[in-house]
Amino acid sequence: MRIGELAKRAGTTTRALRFYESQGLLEAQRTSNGYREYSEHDLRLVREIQSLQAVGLSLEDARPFVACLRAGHESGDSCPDSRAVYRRKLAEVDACLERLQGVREFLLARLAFQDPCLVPEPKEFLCS
Amino acid sequence: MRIGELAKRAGTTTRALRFYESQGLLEAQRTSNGYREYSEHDLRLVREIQSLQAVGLSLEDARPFVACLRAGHESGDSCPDSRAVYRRKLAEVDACLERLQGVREFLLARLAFQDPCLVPEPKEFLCS
DNA sequence: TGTTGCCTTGACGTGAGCGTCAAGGTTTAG
DNA sequence: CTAAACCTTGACGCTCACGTCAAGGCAACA
Repeated sequence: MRIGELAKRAGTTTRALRFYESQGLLEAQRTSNGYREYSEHDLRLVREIQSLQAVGLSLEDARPFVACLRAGHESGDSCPDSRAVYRRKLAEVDACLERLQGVREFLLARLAFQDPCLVPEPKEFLCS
Repeated sequence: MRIGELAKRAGTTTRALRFYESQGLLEAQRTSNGYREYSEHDLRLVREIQSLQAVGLSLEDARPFVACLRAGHESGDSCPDSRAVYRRKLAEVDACLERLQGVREFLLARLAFQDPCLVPEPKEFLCS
């Protein structure tokens, strides 16, 4: 399949896929006219990257997972380097949770004095 | 006091202070040679901004607090706009906590299969 | 033939909060 | 007189994961 179809099937954009390629996360065959040609395995790679991003991992963090899949493993997180990324991320998340708990208590304490107002709906969210 | 001393007393840099001024968060008197001259009240403002940043608020979020102090209130969070920022931030933090809990459980589940490795120390932390 | 819809590379823009020069003026100590 | 240590404005750099043009080639359909 070509880049447009891959993007559509993965729910992303051609720009993102070309960016992954520029970062060495994705490779493509080329047809005679220079178009990129992708396989189902490439779709698998893109989905892996997306799921890693969903838990807050960077594209740099995704490298070992991609390498693991390329090495023939059935899942990207069955290699030591991938698991090391998981552990580092877990430590980051734990630290973040602690910080946010502190922030939350601070905000509650500051709001505790009075509070007669309308509640605005939040739009964008922070974090990992 | 001049900008260097204010930076030192606030534990920040001259660049940051000039940036705050460019964002309209800080104003300075000028001496005859063009140097910025700050008062203790300005130091108070900078400290307010820093404490807000410490809980993950942006400089944009800091505006109402600064305005509140400038309006003569004894604390920056005693004005309605400031309290609205607190409430919005609290909602963001709550949402973030939920997300991170989910991420944490995902990571734990993924790591639960095997785990015979050395633990790397994390260096930088994410979040608000 | 023309139009539409793919595809290519390349390059600049985005946001947040500054860091880091560059090029120069001012003040003070030696 | 000069060097050090301040100060000024202006402008570009940085991170991250792309978005958004620009300028053009390729393929299919009317």
